[in-house]
Amino acid sequence: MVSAYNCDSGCPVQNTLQFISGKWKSVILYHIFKNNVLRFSELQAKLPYVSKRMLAKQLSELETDGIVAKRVYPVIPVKTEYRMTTFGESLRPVIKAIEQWGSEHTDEIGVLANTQIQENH
Amino acid sequence: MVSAYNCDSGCPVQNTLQFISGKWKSVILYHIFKNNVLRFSELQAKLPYVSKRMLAKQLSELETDGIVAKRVYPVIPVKTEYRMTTFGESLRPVIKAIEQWGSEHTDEIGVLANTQIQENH
DNA sequence: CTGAATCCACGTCGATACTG
DNA sequence: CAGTATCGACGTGGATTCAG
Repeated sequence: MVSAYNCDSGCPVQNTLQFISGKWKSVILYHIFKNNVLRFSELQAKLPYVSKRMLAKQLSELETDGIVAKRVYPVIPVKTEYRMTTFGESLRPVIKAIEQWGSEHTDEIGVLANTQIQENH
Repeated sequence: MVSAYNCDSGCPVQNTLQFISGKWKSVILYHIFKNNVLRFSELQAKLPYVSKRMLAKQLSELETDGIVAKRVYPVIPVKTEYRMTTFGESLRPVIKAIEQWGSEHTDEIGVLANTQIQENH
């Protein structure tokens, strides 16, 4: 399985999603954009609801996709840093747009929170 | 289960994702934005890789989230149309940013396509 | 034509324990 | 500290069938 199924789907939107979909990727990128550099534990602190397993996996995918760069310091205990690559930097406008919409519409969020959609078995 | 777990997560990016994550939602929105109005079958044609079941489900979620509006014509056979609501319209810049990145980076896509990441059991 | 319902194989993800 | 390995419960989504 390729990390993000990277291939030209013919649809520009789909092409972008191949990189930033994945449950928490956009949020991770958002935080790295905001802080430039983040350690693994710092990301964990900023995303308390994301399990360590998931965080590691998403970061690893972002890394093999060339979006973030991991820098490991061979000290004890180990210290790692994550930052955007040049390629990853190009995603800033996308994350920015997502962030902006989110902050402009906090009031509209939650008003529909009672609608129920189940997929019962 | 709420359709998109709509609630203020405190993170603007996360708030947006609650609406447009979901495997195919962004692509669906992209096509509706581009065509203003689309029938169910037209969306199916534009998204051949999405099963009818999934398309219906994603559309239903977008509808209960107040992003798209469904209009049903009581003719036989039934005819339905999907279009953006005013609320949904506000997402246009977000989809636009995603689309733009995708079309600007078609060349960078696929070059890493051989990296393998497995989650074997 | 537009869905909803059912079945079922498969993937995903949290919890836990372990390594360097 | 920063991951990886394993397990097990759960969710997801395709195929198919049914209905208005």
